[in-house]
Amino acid sequence: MSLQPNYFQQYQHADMDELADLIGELLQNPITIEDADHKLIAYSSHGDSTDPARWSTIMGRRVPEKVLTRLWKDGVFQELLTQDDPVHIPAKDDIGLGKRVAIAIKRSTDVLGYIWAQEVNRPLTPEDDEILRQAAKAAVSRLIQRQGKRKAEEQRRTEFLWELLLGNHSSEAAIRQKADSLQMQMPSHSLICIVEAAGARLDQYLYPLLMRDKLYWVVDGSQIILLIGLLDGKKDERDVLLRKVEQFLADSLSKLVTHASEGKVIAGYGREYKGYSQIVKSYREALHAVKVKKLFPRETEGIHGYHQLGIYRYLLKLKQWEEEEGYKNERLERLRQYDRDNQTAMLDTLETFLDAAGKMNVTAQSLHIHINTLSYRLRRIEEIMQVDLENMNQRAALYLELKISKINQEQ
Amino acid sequence: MSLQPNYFQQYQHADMDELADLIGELLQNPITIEDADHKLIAYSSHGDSTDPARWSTIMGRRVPEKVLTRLWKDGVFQELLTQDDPVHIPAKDDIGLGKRVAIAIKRSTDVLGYIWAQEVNRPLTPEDDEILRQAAKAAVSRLIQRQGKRKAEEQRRTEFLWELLLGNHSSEAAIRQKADSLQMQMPSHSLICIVEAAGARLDQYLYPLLMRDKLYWVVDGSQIILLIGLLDGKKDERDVLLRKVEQFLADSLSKLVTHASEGKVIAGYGREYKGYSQIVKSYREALHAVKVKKLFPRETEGIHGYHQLGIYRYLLKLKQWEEEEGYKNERLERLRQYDRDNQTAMLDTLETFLDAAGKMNVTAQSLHIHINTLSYRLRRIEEIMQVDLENMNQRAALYLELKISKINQEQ
DNA sequence: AGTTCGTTTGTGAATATCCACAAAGAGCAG
DNA sequence: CTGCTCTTTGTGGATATTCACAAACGAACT
Repeated sequence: MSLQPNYFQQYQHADMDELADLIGELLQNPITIEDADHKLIAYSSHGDSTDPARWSTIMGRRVPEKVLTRLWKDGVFQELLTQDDPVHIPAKDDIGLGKRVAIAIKRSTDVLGYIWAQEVNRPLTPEDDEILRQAAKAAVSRLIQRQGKRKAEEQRRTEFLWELLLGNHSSEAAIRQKADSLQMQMPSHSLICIVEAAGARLDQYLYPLLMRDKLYWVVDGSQIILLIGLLDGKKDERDVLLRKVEQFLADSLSKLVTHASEGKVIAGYGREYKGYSQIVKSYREALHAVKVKKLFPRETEGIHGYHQLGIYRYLLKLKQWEEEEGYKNERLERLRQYDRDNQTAMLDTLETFLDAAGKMNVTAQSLHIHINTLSYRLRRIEEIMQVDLENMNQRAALYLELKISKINQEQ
Repeated sequence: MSLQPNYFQQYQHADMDELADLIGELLQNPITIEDADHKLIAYSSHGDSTDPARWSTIMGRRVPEKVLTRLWKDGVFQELLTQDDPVHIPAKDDIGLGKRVAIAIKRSTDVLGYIWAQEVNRPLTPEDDEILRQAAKAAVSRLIQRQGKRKAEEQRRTEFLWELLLGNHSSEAAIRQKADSLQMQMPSHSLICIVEAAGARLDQYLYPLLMRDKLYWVVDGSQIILLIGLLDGKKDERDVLLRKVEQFLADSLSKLVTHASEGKVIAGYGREYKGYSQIVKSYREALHAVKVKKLFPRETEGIHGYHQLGIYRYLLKLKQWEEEEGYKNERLERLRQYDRDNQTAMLDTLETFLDAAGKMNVTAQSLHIHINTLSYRLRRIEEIMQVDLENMNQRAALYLELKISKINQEQ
């Protein structure tokens, strides 16, 4: 290692464009340098032959979304993020991407940018890999400076979003002013969406989606908190926004469940509000939704919106009230005692029956029992608990009580 | 009037027994004087022939329950309470009661006691009625003195009961001591029951029942608040107590609905508790039950116990919470708007359907519509509200929301 | 007047529910 | 072992539910 020449010693303080040119000369191939957001920083100038992907990148001063999405999908970025060595990427003709080699520019695990080397004039060898490794190191200090300003602005944007989320703000006008000064385009109608995945680098995995939908977000531990709104004041805005959120969640969850295999992926979002000062409400609702979804994963499967929670919206509050009042549910306890005494599964039967909205055959099939067995058990349950399952009041009350009682039992 | 002799002038300060004897001599018939609780105060001594009712009264120092119940049932007491003249009562052989005349001893409208004159030796004439009127007047001052002590004790008992109801007490031991000093036999397990009937003299109408079940009670406006417990520590106490309350309510409500025709009769009771310090809880629950029954008379028909309220137990709390959170139910509002726009009755259809626990034919019959009409309406409701009525979570949530929304609308 | 839309009612067939009754197995006490 | 209770599963017939499809009606609009 130490015997190899140090190609970039004299370029420590050089311009990024000069660095790109130097790498291009050494590798005899076109070079592109991007920042972490895939914005173009520099590119080698005397490569006359190139591919549509590079051409679009230079013209748009950013890597096209289509290319990014594809590279995320194919796991290229995942490789770049996790390893320090160059990654050799085969040609992907359908998106106009020729064969190339890429390396991430990192400070420890922080990705500052990427260097891309196309393979058009000659194939790239393992020696070229070493050149790229050194080039990535040489680029670090320049990128840090460059990132400095961006980071500061990022920091101020994050702080601003937290202010919105926590409600630490003075007035609507002040918020609007601050958003303008940060060059943030705030939607008039918006809601908060939370995606939580233990152990996953959420913002990295979701980056293409976040970019696609032009969202503002904050990462908080294992949660990413998103501000979702519509910029252009459309008609029938409400349904459009809800569809946008559901679309985003469908995309992001399908992406995350494959990546974050460990632990579960949970998402929830609050209701849509008009003013900026209401964002705190939407955030609280989103948090509530996530909390409830953790407590009732099966029951709330497929539900993400606070407005869709149904009775689960009430349960925590009711639970708290029952504890304050010291209310003990004797009927449920009697059924539990019966189950313990007789090794039966009446409670489970009851819950399945209630979950099935009182449909006999659905319940029986779900429990893998004969429908007459179910009928018998329900008659016994009515006797034991002294309830009338045909009565909607009693049935609904039982349903609520049952779900409330499950809160602290971790199933 | 002024020409008639004043028979009892010299007896103003005489003994009650002497008064009874004098009346007996004047009417030539056996006389009995009772206080407002039908306890024996005095009786004429030289009446040799009498009937089983009078005999039992003297032997037991109180009018037998059987006789009282019958006289209340036949409206005799109602007459006595409302008028100042003697009431002529025909013989009621089945309870051993011979023909007699009675008059209430009153100070203004306060009943202090009764004078009973049997008709065995000779029939009683209108002149005898005047004698009884004067006798009743003469008895007032003596009875007031006699009632003085009783009233004071009554007062202290009432205060004690209010302390229990409102929780203004120090310790269980202190309560027990105070109860002993008031010669009140306190049940170990008890609950609070409230009967409310606007405009009715509750304690008077219910008196025989209160006596029969040996209850303690307090009258508060149009409510009578009862402490119901079991004195002897029986096995399976809980069900026994509940049966006792339900029996009492069945008896008293059937009695009251005939009397208090104006306004509705409402009754509610709290759960059973062990310690005296828990009575306040039972009282609050009883109040809650009464409050809810006023808001949902149809839905809670036949329900009196707090433990039977089902979802209605939660509704006020949930309503309060929704108001705090500023939660607006858009779905219900959409349906209401639809009903207004199209002159339809979707909301009513939905409520009936939910109340019928999702039974199609019950709902259709209740609404007097064809079952396919119902089916069509439900499909439309699902479209308009964007809900899935087959989903128990959504159905229960809708049920709750619907009932909550009715709270302030006075139907 | 004709058209369209939302609504009501009807028919028919597949499926589900409800109810009574019966047979069989498991567990348990005498 | 026998009898007993609790539980499960089965059969069959009366009712209910679900769905597709069609006819009829009224209100609003052109």
